[in-house]
Amino acid sequence: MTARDGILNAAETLFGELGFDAATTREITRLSGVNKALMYYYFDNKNALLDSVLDRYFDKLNEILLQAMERESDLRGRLKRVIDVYVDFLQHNVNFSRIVQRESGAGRHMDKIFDRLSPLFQAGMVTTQEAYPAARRGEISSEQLLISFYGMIVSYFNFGPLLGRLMNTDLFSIENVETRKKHLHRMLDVVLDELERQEQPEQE
Amino acid sequence: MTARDGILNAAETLFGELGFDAATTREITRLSGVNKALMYYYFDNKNALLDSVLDRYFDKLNEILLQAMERESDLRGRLKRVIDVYVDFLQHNVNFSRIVQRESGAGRHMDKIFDRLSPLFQAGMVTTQEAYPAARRGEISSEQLLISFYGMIVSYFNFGPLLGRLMNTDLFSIENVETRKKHLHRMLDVVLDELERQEQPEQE
Amino acid sequence: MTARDGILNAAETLFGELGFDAATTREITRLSGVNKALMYYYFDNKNALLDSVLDRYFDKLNEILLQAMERESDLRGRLKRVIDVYVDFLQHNVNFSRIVQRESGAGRHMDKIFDRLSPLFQAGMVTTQEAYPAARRGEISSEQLLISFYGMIVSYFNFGPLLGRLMNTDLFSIENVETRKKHLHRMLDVVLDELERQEQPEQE
Amino acid sequence: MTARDGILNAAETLFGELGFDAATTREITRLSGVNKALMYYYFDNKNALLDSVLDRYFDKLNEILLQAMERESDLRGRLKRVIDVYVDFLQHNVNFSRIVQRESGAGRHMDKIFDRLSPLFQAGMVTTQEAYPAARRGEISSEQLLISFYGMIVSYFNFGPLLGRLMNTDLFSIENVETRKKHLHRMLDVVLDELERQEQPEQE
DNA sequence: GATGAATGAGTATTCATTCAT
DNA sequence: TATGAATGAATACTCATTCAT
Repeated sequence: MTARDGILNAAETLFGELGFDAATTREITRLSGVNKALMYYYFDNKNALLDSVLDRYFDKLNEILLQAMERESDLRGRLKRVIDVYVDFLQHNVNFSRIVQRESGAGRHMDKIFDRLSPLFQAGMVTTQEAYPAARRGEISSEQLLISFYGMIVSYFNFGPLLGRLMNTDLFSIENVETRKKHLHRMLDVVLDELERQEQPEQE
Repeated sequence: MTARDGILNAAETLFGELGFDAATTREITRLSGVNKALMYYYFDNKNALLDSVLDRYFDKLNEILLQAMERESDLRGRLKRVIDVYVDFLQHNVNFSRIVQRESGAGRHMDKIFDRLSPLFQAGMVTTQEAYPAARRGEISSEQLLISFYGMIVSYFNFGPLLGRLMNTDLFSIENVETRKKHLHRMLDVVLDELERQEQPEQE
Repeated sequence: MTARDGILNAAETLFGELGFDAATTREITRLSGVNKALMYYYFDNKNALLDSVLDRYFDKLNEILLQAMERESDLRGRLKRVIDVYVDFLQHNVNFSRIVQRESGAGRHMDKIFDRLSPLFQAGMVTTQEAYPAARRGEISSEQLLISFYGMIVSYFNFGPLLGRLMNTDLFSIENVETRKKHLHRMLDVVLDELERQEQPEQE
Repeated sequence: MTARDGILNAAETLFGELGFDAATTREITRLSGVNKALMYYYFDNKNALLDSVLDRYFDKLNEILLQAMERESDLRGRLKRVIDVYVDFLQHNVNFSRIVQRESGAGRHMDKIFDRLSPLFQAGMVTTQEAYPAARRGEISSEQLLISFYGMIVSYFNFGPLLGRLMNTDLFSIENVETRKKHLHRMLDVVLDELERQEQPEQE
């Protein structure tokens, strides 16, 4: 592993565990076993470090998510695949969840996240809207649906440690994540069934 | 307003906008127009300040949420009322959302939030379970449902600024929040309908 | 006990245990259970507190030491009595030792101690010189003797905790202090015998 | 001189003159002409600074004292050499005296001094005991003697400024220190003569 | 690429002291 | 006498960043 990657890994870990502000450059270099000045040789400053960390994550996420959205004929299957891929990604990239959760709500780093999340959301919106154009009307608009499913997915991981303690279980375990996936699939089915029912109300 | 309250208000604002770490005691005292040492007269340290801020919020939240859960005969109405109350609370207490979002995922302050959120979650779980005991079986367990609806609610506000920019609208506006509420109600109805259907499938 | 005395006692304790600088007014008032502003009602400032503490101690010490020096005809008995009285005083006023030890060597408070210790030393010097005027000549001058015995006495208490740990015993125990007294008496006898021998060298 | 040594020198001076608590890091860096953060680059904190200052002193002291104790055949000469060496050391390292005096009696730093003084005392005790084993009996035990001579030596310097003012002379001057040495030698002779007399009382 | 030394501005926190009542 | 609230200046210590080599 190169020194540069070591720094990125350390930064990623500490940004996730402590947050950007509490993660000090000192600790990042200590964790990666790299001289402090060398960090500044590779990265302009702490901010640039966060940029790089985010880029690494979003490059991966973009790739797998866009791939999951395309090339699948059946819509339900496509959406479920998106859900699964996202869930898997969050499960295996805990620090990504944490960083996005912390830094996206408000503050200096919102823009960083906005810029990188934006294309994904756009794609998600297009996908949903194309599939169920009628959904724009009524209380189950595609926008609301997107927010809802996004919320259902990320909250599970964002509040995972907390909820896990409350429920006396490890929400990050393989079985629990599988259960969650099934729940999300079921929720999707229930909602889509309802939407389809709405579209042909005269069938009675 | 007392000096003590002024400090709490300033801390609340800055913790919400910048995060606990980026909010400096200097800025807190400057914003509240109070001598730095006086802050330490009222609060042991920055951590204790966060404690007090959280207490103020959770006291309010506890009151209104527990009240919303009680004494309503119809279950659906009760759950919808809980949703509404929570949504209203988050809308009017943006900084609360932000603080919980930032500090609950990991790190030093998780415990603080856990301790205060815990009783609310327990109450929520009891309510859901009592109402639909059958929901324990299958993919729509009451635990999963709780997580899902919690996620649908808080994500709207947590990612509100970000999503709003993406959608070119202000998600915190009255109309948009009303729309969100309706969406959540609808989602609840859809799910509960499904659950009831499950319980009497042979009725045909 | 009056509030004023309570403050003095607390100050004395903390000055002794922690030193003047490390003893904070906060801790002094907390230990004495007195409001901080009240302390400033009784004492101008922290410095004045030290003055009062020293005065209390030196008043006592002056009284008993001057008394021990006077009114005893036999010189050896007088000197031994002075030793005993001083040793007893130090044994029962540990904090006095500590304060004098700390603040007399150098620094802001030297003068305070100088002014109060001065008359005692003068009296001691006069006593010794009158008794053995010949002692001014030779290597056992009265000044050197005074310093030596002063050192033998105070060092026992100043370094008592440290030496006690080294020797695995409690140097402040009654028996050990008695042993020390006997040692000091013996040392005095040995030296005075030698001095008397010097004065009558023609006896051969 | 390196920056590190400059910091140590400044700390040593200020710890000696003002005491550990009154010596501020600010003043230490100002006196050494060094950036405040650089001090923390070399030393973990103010306490570690004191550790290093003490180590420097005790390393020197250990070396010369242990050397003085060894390889001298005649015991009296050996002991006198120890006295001389210690006196010389204290004369030329005034701040050492002061620091030990202040911080050894009680408080947070006692342990630091204990740990470093301990081996020296042990060695001193062994030396005295081996030489005059009979001295264990009677009022002139080797322990008491050690304390007494230690007290006679250090008190001269600890209370030097104070006593000097009282006696209208500079006790740190070369002549006065020489006089003190002679006095201490004489005291040693007087005591050892007495001890030898005790061991062969029946010779008459 | 890599490093030890250096820095200015900042951090949370505490100090002795004073004020109004 | 007594107190709760208030203060300016100082404290030890850390930060992200830069420099010369």
